[in-house]
This record gives sequence, structure tokens and C-alpha cells, in this order.
Amino acid sequence: MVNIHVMAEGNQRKTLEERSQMTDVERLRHSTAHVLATAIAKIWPEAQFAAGPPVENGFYYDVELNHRISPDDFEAIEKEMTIVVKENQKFERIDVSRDEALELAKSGRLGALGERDIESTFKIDLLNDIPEEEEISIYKNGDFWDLCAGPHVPRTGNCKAFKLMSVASAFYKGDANNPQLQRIYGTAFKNKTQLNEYLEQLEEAKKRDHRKVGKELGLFHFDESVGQGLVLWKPKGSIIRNELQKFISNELDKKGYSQVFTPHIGKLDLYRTSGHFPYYEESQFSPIVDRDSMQKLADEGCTCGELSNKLKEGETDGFLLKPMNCPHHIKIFSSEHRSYRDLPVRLAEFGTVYRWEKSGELGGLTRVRSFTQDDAHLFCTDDQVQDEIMGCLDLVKVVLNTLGIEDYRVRVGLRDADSNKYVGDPQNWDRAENALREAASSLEVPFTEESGEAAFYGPKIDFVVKDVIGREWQLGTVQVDYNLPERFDLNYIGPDNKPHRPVMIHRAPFGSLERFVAVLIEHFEGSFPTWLAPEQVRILPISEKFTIPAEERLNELLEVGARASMDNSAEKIGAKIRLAQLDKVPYMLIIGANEVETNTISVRHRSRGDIGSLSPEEFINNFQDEVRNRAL
RNA sequence: GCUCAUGUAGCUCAGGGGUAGAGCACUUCCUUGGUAAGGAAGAGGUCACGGGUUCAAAUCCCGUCAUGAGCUCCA
Repeated sequence: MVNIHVMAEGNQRKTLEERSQMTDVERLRHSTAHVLATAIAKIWPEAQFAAGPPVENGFYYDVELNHRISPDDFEAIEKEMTIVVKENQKFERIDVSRDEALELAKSGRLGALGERDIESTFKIDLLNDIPEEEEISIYKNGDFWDLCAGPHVPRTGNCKAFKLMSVASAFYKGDANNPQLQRIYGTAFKNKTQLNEYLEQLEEAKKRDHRKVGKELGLFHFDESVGQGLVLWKPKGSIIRNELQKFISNELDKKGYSQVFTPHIGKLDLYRTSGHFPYYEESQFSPIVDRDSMQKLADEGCTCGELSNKLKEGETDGFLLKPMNCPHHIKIFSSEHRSYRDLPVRLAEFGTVYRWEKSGELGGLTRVRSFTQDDAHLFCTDDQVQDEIMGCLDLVKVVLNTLGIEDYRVRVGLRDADSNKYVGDPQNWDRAENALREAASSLEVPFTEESGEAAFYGPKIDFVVKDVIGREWQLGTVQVDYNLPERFDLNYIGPDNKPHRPVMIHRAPFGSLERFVAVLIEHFEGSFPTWLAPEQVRILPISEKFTIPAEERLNELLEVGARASMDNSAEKIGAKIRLAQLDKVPYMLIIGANEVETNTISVRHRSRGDIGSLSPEEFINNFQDEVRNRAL
């Protein structure tokens, strides 16, 4: 099961059947892509077009062109598009033979307004990709002819509500070895009203962007001089992170996990054994070579290339910033003689790992170079795999339910039957895949099974959510691993008094705290539930006359562990409320003459507004209940 | 890493070859109030960094770094 979005963005050919299933709006968007191409061909007749499919919220067309299209060009392009729409050209389908199509492409006629003295290079290539048995068709609108299987709307006049969104680069057919094309993204709707609604939605979504909210609320900071993708958690963000850790840690204690601590680095040999080095060298920080070895190499006049080889071949030793926690945990497991009676062993750690992500991939808290996984490794027998997976999913469920996250999808990554790249006994794979499938169905959440999506070492379940701009991010994951126990020669003594190989399960219900916090910020729009809110209560004295009674209330709150503060500024109450609202503080307590006289506090909630007056004891009781229950 | 865009005060942004701008935030003073902005004054910048062109560069050019969108990648 692969969804349409993935199909459209991937570069696999759509089958005719899939094309016939195109929704009305997809058809419209695909047609608008042709209108875009027509406009570009008018302005730059030499443009070479590749593919122009509909995508989730619009369409794009890939074009090769010496002129660098920038957003400044959009106005002119849109103007030409409007003309094409106004001319209300008919989209006309013409079936042609392969030879006819090829001839047209060779005379530059495809993706163009007329014959040219250049070939339609990409169209020729695309033509060659069309299977023998498939019909070949040309679509014409006005003088613009294009190789296209369709379908299209009847006339260009149907494409009246569109907007060009952005320009980016894309490799032809998604292959980095192919030429880089300019990809122009646009969106289109049935009418202007729907288009405007969509654009407004986009604006609304941007307000929730965790990077924006995180800055406004002072949760985290990235500093140029610290480095790309390296998060500085500010005090308020650290509170959220700590609360999440306390929460999960508490759950781990209930579920029979043992929490451990391990260092952030390990010897290269460790990662040679695990296979991370040099197999995943590209995505790791370079090794740290110890001082003496470095000096010795320098004295020998060793070049960087030679050093790299020596490291790979194990002639020179060094340390690696850990890209994963598993090797360390494995060493804890293997540090003792294990009996089957000890299993499962569940080792958990909030483990910080380091990965050398390419600079262009980094962004906000969702993709960073140093992040902390709520990681654990379970060592169990084959018979225990099913139960352990269920236990892991229970934990993920508790986490997501507690935080009210419902908008996620579950992906079961299975092996590709035709491939032999997988390690481990096929029978065990079958069992593990069945166990994962069964576990996933027990979630009562839609899930997709995707073959070929397994890791080479075992099948997995991923929990995937979308961010405000519609990008998908993997959060929690549960993965079965047959590889590392083998590589590290792990064993336990079975009832038969013989050594047996344990199975490992990697799991992280949050994935990484960084990415998870990003998702939470966007989910709550910065208005965190009280138990997570960096500042839970703010006392607002009506005037400075009431500082002393207000301070008493503040101290009572601090006494019971509330994160509370007082706004004692010379502002009027309206201004103080406004500030507290902007800071998204859940509770505002107003103290003035009335409250002092009756020994009450007036409570205002950031979203429920004025709640009325309560006795201080009543408020504290309610507050503590809310925090204890992690109410949403 | 690649393509394009962006980088001006703590934040949001205007400006632009000839003395650096606004709003908010900040500091001080006045005001002491009742559920989303009371008033005044003040302070704050090597215009990301490094080169170049120029009598003169924040402005133009080149490079670097960082940010954003997309592509590729993602154990």
C-alpha cells in the first residue's frame, strides 16, 4: 500500500489504472501544470520540460533553463498563465505511435509552442521509459504540445484559481547523478474561494511553526558559533524536556526497564564490531584520534587520506561520537553471564547521539546533529519477541494518548521478498513480521505495510506525524534486530544448559526528544498542558499596593512545587493579562482589594477566560490534580 | 552536499553609494488601576563575517558562515 502522495512525488511511472483514479482536483492541478509550462514556453522558448505531476497540495513542473527562475519572475509567469486561462484553450488528446512521438520530440515540438532547433531531450528519455504495450498520447492546448498520458480538464479556462508558490531544484528522476532541474511549485483549486481558504490555512499553520513559537516563548536557541544543528535548550525549553523525561522514566519503572547511563563516545573498534564504522561513516562526525597517535602520524608525514585509510583498516585507533546507543547497551548486557531466567533484559537510557546530517537537511528541532533518544534495547528469546513488541507499543500508546496526539500514521516496514540483503533466519523474520503486524493491528489505528522498508537487520514499526508544512517525520520506532546479537556474539544460557542467541529490540517511543518537542510545540501551538508548561501560574497584583498578599500566594504555590511567578510591574491589569496570555501561561491569579478582603483569588485561564474566585486552597487542590493527572 | 532566496537593535521589519530607521521589548520617572496594550524620557547596532570595486560600501561584486524552501539522504 503506497499512497497517492508518495506515488506522485516519487518518480515511478503511474500505471494507467492509477491515472484513471486521479481525483478531480488532481486532474485540475495537472492541467494547471500544463498552463504553467505553456507560460514558461512563451517567455523562454528554449526551456526543456521534464515532468509536471500533481502533488499533495498542488503541482510542480520541472524545467531546465539557463535563466534562473526566481520568485521575482512569478508575476510575469502568472500573467502569461492568466492569458492562457482566459483564452480558454481546449485540452486535446491525440494518440500517436511511438515513432510519431519520437519524431515530434526530436524536432523539439514536445513541451513547446512550436518546432525548435533543439530536441525535447527529457521527453525523448521519458518516451523510452513508456512500456511497449502502453498507448502513447500527446496533449495539446493552443500551440503547446506535450507528451502526456492525461487525463486533463476540458479547457484551460477551468484552471482559474492558481498561484505559484516556490521554486527549488530537483534532480531529474530524483537521481543525484542526473542534471539538476528547476522545479516550480504551484497550487490550484476549483475556485478562488477554495484557493484563498488554502492560503489562509497555510498562514495559520505558519503561526504554529515550532521554530517561530520556540523563539517567541524562549524555549531553545541555535547559535552560529556553536554550530549548525546543535540545540541550546533555554531554561523554559529545558523544563518541557525534563517533564517529558520524568514522565517516560516513570513509565519505564512501571514496565520493568532498567535505566542506565553510558558515555557519549566509544572506541572505533566498538563501532567496527557493530558495523557503524566505516559502513555509515558518511553520516557520522569524523573520528577523534588520540593525541599520541596523531603526533606519531604527523611525524610520519601522514596525509588526511592515509589517516582515513588507517582508521578504516584499524591500524590507527580513535574514538567516535556515538551515532547510536546500542553498542554501549550491548556491552552492558554482555558484561554478565546471562541465563534465560534473566530475560528479557530491558536497558533504557536518554542517550544523546551525534550524526553528521548534510547541511541542507538540517532544520529547526526536527533534523539536528545532536539529539537525545528515549532509547532502550531489549534482549529476549525468540519466544518473547511478540510480548516485548506489544509492551513497546503499549508504551508508545501511553505516550501518545497522554499528549493527545491522534493525527499520526503507523508504518510496518517488512522485508522485500526478492532481496537477499537481510541478515537472520527467514523463519525468525516471518515470526517477527507477524508479531509486528499483529501488534500494529492491536493499536486500532490505520497502518500501512510497506515491503522493502525493513532495516537490513530486522523489521520495524514506525510512528509518523506531519509538521505544520505537511512534511512527515518519524517519531517512535520499534525495531527487531537479528544482526547485532550476531556481530557481538551475544548469548544466554538456555534451559538446556547451552548458549543461545538472544534477539534484540530497539525502541524509542518519542524517537528523539528534540523532534518530539517540535511536534508538541506545533500540536499545542505553544499552549502546553499545565503539567508541561514552563510557567504554570502567574500572579497578577492589581497594583503595587497588593504586592505583599500576592507574594504570600506566590510562596504557597512555590511551596507545592508549582512553577509560578509574579508580575509586579507598574502596568495596569489589562497589560499584565495580555503579557501572560502571550506567554501562554495556563493560570493567571488576580489579587486586589476584593481578594484580600475575602481571602480569595480571582482565577483566569489562558483559554477558558475568567473562571471566578476560589479560595487559595481550592485552587491549589485543583491545580495539583490537573498536574498529577497530566490533564490536557 | 546541490539549486534558489534571505541575513539591518533582544524580537518583527522598513531603508539603501555620502552622519543608521520604526514598532514591540528593555531602563528610569510619572501613573496605582479589575480581566488582551496608561503616559513621558532614555539607552541600545562594526547593517552576519572576510575580501574586492570606489574619493566614499550597510548598500555594488566575490567568497565564507548561518537561516528558509525544495532535491538527494536518513542505521
